[in-house]
This record gives sequence, C-alpha cells and structure tokens, in this order.
Amino acid sequence: MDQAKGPRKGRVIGKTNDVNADLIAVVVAVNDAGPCVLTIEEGAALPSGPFELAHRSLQSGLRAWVELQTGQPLGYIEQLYTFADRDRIGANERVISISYLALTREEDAGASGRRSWASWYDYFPWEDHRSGRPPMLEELWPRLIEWADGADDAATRFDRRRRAAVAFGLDDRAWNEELTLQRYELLYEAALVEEAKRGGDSAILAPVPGRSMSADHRRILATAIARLRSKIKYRPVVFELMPPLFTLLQLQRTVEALSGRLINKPNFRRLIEQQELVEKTGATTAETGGRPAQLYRFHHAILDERPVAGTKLPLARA
Amino acid sequence: MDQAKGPRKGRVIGKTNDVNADLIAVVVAVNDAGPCVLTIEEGAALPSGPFELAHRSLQSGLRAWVELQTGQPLGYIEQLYTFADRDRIGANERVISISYLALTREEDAGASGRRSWASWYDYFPWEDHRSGRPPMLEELWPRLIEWADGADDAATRFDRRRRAAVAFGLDDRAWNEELTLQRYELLYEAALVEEAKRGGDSAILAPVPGRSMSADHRRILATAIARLRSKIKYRPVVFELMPPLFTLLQLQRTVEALSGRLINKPNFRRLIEQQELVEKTGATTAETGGRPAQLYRFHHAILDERPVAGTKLPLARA
DNA sequence: GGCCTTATAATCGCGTTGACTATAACTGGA
DNA sequence: TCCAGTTATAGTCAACGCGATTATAAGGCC
Repeated sequence: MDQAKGPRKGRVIGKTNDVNADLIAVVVAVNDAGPCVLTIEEGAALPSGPFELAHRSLQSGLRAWVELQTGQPLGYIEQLYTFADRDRIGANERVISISYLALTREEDAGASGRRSWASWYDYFPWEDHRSGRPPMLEELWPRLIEWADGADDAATRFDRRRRAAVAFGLDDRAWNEELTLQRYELLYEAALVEEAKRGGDSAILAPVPGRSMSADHRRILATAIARLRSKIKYRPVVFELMPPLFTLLQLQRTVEALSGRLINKPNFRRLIEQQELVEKTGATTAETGGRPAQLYRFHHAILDERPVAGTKLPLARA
Repeated sequence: MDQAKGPRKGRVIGKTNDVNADLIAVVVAVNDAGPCVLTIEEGAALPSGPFELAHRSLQSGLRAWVELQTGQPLGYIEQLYTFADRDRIGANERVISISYLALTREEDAGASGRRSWASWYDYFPWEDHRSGRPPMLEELWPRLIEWADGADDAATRFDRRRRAAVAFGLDDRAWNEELTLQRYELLYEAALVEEAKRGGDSAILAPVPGRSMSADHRRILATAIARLRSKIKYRPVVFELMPPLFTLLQLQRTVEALSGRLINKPNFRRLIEQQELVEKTGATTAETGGRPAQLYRFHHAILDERPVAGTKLPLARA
C-alpha cells in the first residue's frame, strides 16, 4: 500500500485498476433422475461470460449469457459468491467471478446447441445418501487417513484427521449434508480430486470417483449445492423447481434429491400442510400405481404475509 | 446480445469490458453505547477503495483499505453482496462494489485520522426495540399510509399497505428484527429517506429521522445489519465482538444490542451453557454492583467439532 | 379376490424452550 | 448494622415441535 492517503481520491492517475468481471451460473433443476445442473461443453463447464457494458445489471447479464449458451430462460436467481483470488492472475489483468444460483423447471428443452443437464452426483458421488451411505466412502476414508498421516507434525496429523471425520461424518459423527463445500475443499487439499493436480503438483495419486470441471467450476457447483441444501430448510425455494401441480410425494422426492437424504413421510406432509405452503386443487393423479394422490399447488399468497419465516423441513438430525 | 456464439471465446476483440471493482467494508463493534459501525468522513461514509493489482485477494485488499483509512485491523470477515446495477453508470465505465461485513473488538483506538465509530441506530432509529417500540414509529406509520394511498390503482395501494405492515410489524403483526433491509428499501421507495431524493426526484417530503450516508452506503449498512441479526441466531459469531473474558450478562447485552430486542435472561443463560459455547474461568468480576459474576471465555474447541450447528438464541417470537 | 403400491390420518413420547419463581451474593445508604 | 437495591444463578412448569410408529383407505395388477 504505497498509495496516497484519502478514501476514494487516493486512486493513482495513470495506473489502471481495471478488472474483468465474469458471470457464472449454476442452474439447477430436478427431474426423475435426480438433481441436475445445466452445463455446456458436455458437462465440463458452467454457463458463463463477461459482464459487459450492454448489460443493465449483473443479473440481466447472467440471464443473457445463459440464454445465449443454453437457450434456457431463468426464473429465480440468487447471488452466490464473488471470487478473485484465483490462480489465473495474468500479468496485468485480473478476473473477478460473480457466481449465481438459479432454480428452474427444466422446461423449454429446445435443444439449443451445446447445453446438457448433468446430475449433481456425477460430480460429487459421495454426496448422495438417499440409498444409505455410499459404498465409495469406505474407499475414500483410508485415502484421507493416508493424507492426514502424511503431515510432518503430530498436531497437523491430528487436525487433518479431525477435519476429515467432521466433514465426512466418521467416528460416530452424523453425516451433515450441508458440508458439501468443506468436503470438496478437503479432497482438493488432499490432492484427491483432478483439479488439484493442474498446477503440476503431486501428479502421483489417482483422483477419487467423480467428474471434474474446467477452472474452478466444480468448486462453484459445490458452493451452490451447499447453499441450496441450507436454504430449502428455511425458505420455500423448492417450489421454484416444481411443476404448477404436484403431489406431496413428488415434493418430498424433490427435497430428498436436493438434500441427498431421505425424509420421514408423515412428518414431511404434516409440516408442509400446517405451514400452509400448499393448497389442494381438488384434482388427483393416478400415476405411479397405488391410491391416487391429491394434486397441490404452491400457495403463493403465503409469500406476501410471511416474507421471512419460511419452510421448515423434517430433515432428521441423527 | 449480438455477440458471436461461444462460451468464453465470444469476447469481442477491441471492445473492452473492463470495470472498476470497489471494496466496501461494514466494520461492526459493540460497546456500552450499543452497536457501532466504523466510518470515515465523520460518519458519512464507509471505508472503501478500489481493488488493485497489488492486492493478493479481495479480502486482503479490503483489509488494506480499512487499515489505511481508519487504522483498524480486521479479524473476522465475511462477504456480503456484490452490486453493479447502481446509478453511477458512467459513459464507458462501470463500477462493481463488493461489500464485506467485518466483526471486531474496537480495540486499537489509535485515533488514526478520520475514523470514527457511529451507532447503528443513528442511521436507523426505528431499528432499536430494546426499550420497546420506538415512539417515532407512530409518526412513521401515517406517512407510509400516505405513500400507500398515493398509488394510482387499488391493487397497488393494498399491496403497499401490506408490505408496510409486514415490514414494520403493524396490524397485530410481530416485529421482525431481520427485515432491516426491507424496511430501508420501503422507506426509499416511499421517498422518505434523504437518499431517495438525490436523483432530483420528488424533493417535497421531509425525510424521516435517521442520518443518511453518501452513495448507497446506508443501504449496505442495512444489508450488514440484517445479515448479522440473522447469523447470530445460528452461528457463534457474537464472540468475535466480545473481549477475551466476559460475563454472561455482557454477552446477553451484546446480542441484544445487535438484534435490537431484549432476551429472557434465564433462558439465554441456559441455552449458552448447554451448548458448551463458553467455559468458566473461575475468576469473577465485581463491577456494576450486585453479586459478582463469573467470568467466561469462548470455548474455541467447540468450533472444531461443530463447524455448522452453532448458536441458538432465545429471541422470543411474539 | 388377494397382494402389491401409495395416500392419508392419527397417536405416542421425548426434548426444546418460553415464562416464571426462588434464592444467593454483593454494594451502598439510612 | 440493617435494609433496599442490584445482579447472579438455580430450578420449575407447561406448551409446543417434531421424530417415530401404527393404522386405515384407495387404487392397480395378476
């Protein structure tokens, strides 16, 4: 800091502090196959593009890029995080990345160009606990131990073991579905994901299962998953992912797909109904065999009266 | 969007999309007078400065600017929001503002330069409900009604009334301390704060009590207050604002200062203790008259084991 | 008609927590 | 020295939330 003093007058003339601002979108939808993310380049990258003078706002710039690259119009949008301390710091140029989370219904499958929907769990196989603890975690654990024990001093070894145990729910610790980002970062630090090796560093270990993405897009996806898993617990954002009419079980399956864990059915119904988040339409559907189910729609008016106190979900603690 | 197709190759050569990135800090501390924010220019602005090539990261850039302008070193930092769709869109230049929330202990009062601490409630007098509902709200209400009834169609009038009632807890609705931003935005929309008149628009109405700031800094402060009021309920961030040793009442007063409402004392103690967030030091203090109080310290180890499940606070609902 | 599947209703019990009361320990003033 | 005021700390009680479980209804399919 060799600047002249002064709050905003201190900008040195002639020296440019210009940066490029990139907009990156994590567009999420849920279908029968599970939670999906909108990608380009056959699943290798997220839709993104530079923020330009023509854009009225960050959000409209994002919408423009996503629609151009994938044909997908966006509804609900929420800012995720702004990064700048990335590796790609060029000589005299810096890039700021502003990432967004978008929720949509995967309609408009106008097959425009190189868009494709990919399952979350292709990138993070260890995150799906709907069928119980994924077996691959058993193979992951010794590799984390190996990394932890590779530290020089005992304190670091202990700390690494503890962090791994907390993040992955080991040693009688409960699995916490919101730690998606911490888990990915731990694997990155342990050089167990492909992205960690791009710097030419430690090219020995084979990465763990799970598809990688270009740049830090997989990390951004992990951020989005963590944010969404947290948010569905206190805001009624799930409905952005639902069709206009749905059964309570469909709603439950959507929440389960997002959170990666199963929910107790009666409790889920009770909570949804007593919060007046949905209203009956009277219509029923006879699909999927069994007794026909009531079709519900989202009770929009509740958003007006309760702008904050949102959805509580019975995601069991232990 | 008249760009050539392509995800990142579509950048038009010769046309620059460069922007300036500003870093803005909301630095919060709590003292006997209540919750404070670190300001420059005698309370008229928040510390800020451009993100420069010399900065290693956004956070380190922010720290540098705050320390240069106020002499205050920062501890806990968290990103708030990134703005771009602001009024000041110059001819061929755009500014992106990345705002941060910082928590500190107001030590190091090295009186360096133009720094000064100002109470939150100088800027938002309607936000402090520790002594009951502020009387000024009674004067505010008719002005909001006046604004609501000034709309052209009945639907808008009804909607404005509802929004005002929800935000300010009227018509038997409970006061919600987390709606700080919504309240400020409502007052802005109703042209009841000074900032709303800077566009030359509707310079008739006198603004409601409460100090304004330059640019949109007061809005950023509102964002920070809302975020902090929400966060203290589920993460143990309060301790960033506490001295190393403190009594439970001091801790309670700090939470009350932030949330702007009073807390039931026995319940607060029970919750804090049973969560093992603090540990006794054995020492006591005889200040403030009455029976001497135990001095506690923050139980740091709990952060390791419970990275997520944080503080619950008994902030009464109704 | 029996068996599958799913929908829907109802109950039980524990833990959380809001509201309240009681007692302890110290200061300062009459 | 005693009393009043202040704060600390412990304990109680009831209502509610919510996890877990069971029972019943209503359709399809063989």
